[in-house]
Amino acid sequence: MLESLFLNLGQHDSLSDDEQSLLGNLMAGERSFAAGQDIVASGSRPAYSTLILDGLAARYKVLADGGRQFTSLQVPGDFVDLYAFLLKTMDHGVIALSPCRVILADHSKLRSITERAPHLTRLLWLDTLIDGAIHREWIVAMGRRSKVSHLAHLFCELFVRLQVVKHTNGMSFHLPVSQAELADVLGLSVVHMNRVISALRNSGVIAWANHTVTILDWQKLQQIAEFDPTYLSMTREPR
Amino acid sequence: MLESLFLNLGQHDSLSDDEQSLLGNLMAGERSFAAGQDIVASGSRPAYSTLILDGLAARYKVLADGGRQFTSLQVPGDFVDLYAFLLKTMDHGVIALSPCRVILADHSKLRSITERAPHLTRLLWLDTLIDGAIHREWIVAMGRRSKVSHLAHLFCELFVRLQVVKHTNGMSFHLPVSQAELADVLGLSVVHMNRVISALRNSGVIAWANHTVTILDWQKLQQIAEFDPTYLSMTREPR
DNA sequence: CGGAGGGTTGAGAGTCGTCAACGCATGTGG
DNA sequence: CCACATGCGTTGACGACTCTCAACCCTCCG
Repeated sequence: MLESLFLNLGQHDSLSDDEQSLLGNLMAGERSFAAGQDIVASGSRPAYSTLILDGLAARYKVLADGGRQFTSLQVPGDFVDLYAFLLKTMDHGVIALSPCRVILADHSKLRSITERAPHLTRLLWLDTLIDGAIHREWIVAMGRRSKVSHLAHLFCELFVRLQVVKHTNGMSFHLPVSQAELADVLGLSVVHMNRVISALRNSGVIAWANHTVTILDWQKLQQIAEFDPTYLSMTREPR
Repeated sequence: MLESLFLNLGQHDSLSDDEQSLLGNLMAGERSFAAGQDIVASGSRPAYSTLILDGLAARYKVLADGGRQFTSLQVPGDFVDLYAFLLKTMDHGVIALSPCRVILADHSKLRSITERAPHLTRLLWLDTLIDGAIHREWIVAMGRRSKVSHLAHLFCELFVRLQVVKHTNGMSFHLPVSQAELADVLGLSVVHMNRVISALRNSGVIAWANHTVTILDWQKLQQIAEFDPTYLSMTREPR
């Protein structure tokens, strides 16, 4: 059941059997959320962190004028709020974009891992660091890429991340979001988001129907996006 | 000499004398960089992490068309590349925006801290988590705030962060950057950056001369920025 | 059959980028 | 001391990008 977590953490360094069982012991209490439901509320102080087993979720903030901005997309095998273990207070919310199955990790148990399993601690720390690296890449995309390039970059990133946890199907992956939700990722209006998507579709590098993205020309998509996966740290080495 | 580090880490939870001496032992090898010099090169695999003692630095990425985007600003007491300890390969560069005095932390020593000092490890981890929280706030600012609001938010954030390490002077702080560099923070052209700055100046909430920002109306600045410092985790509690 | 929720398209206005010019301060060499 | 170059900030004009408002389409579902 924790396969995607093992795939995710294990891609960076090997996980010992002991560590796998520590993780198995850590995760307890499965829950389900419907699309549109909050998995973690902004301002709350959860006593556990949440791992996605299945589904797509996103972190978000809402501004006074009602504008919403997603700050990350979370796929199976991702801890959506591991940092709450130390940050304590959630400064943003986490919403289920599709039906989500999650499992919880008590902060008290996480704390005991930091006391007794330094290598596993470093891997969990690393997981949050990669989160940060993705944030930085998003900042670059928002600040200096064209909107088409930004979208292409997002698709590259999602494809690679989903591939790691075996949630791709050939060159396709499931992306259960509306264009309005995607607009809240790129920081665009719905209308313009639609035009950006059309532009990328018309260039023939991707197809998108039935909530499924198909990459028709990976080479060219990478090129449009200037995608370099270094920031995802997908090399296996001692950490 | 590590006063700003102690102020920075110590604001979140108390640092024991033992931990302070561990940190003192960790940091070794002072270096200086001139404004414009790279402190850490993109693509490198440093064997140490860098703490800023004095000066202003920034993380950045450069795109193929020459466009540059800063992904963070680093002030005294900040680890600019603590994450390199686990990420291994730098996926971006770090540049000194003003003359910088830094001190280094060997990754081997950091590793031994994770093996033997769990609480200090959590505080270092926390430091990188706050980095991530700042990134998320920047993403929101880039995506959904007006440019004036974004700039106001940046000034609020810098003021609060500099206050923690005692680098403010009343309602003023030193900001040794050109408008072109600031444009690379907000993702704007130099010309438009100039107009955004003028707008904020003309609204009478800030003054900016001689590389020094003075907040004339903190209340109104916060309001324009919709600034809520929760994400900076400035409460002291067990971590 | 009617309503609701997406997706798509057009038109007009506001924001932002580019090109170009000018002002001002500093510094350098004659 | 002056002439000139350089770096940075400022301003205007115009075109490109993006937003808002509005309409229309389609599918799904009660």
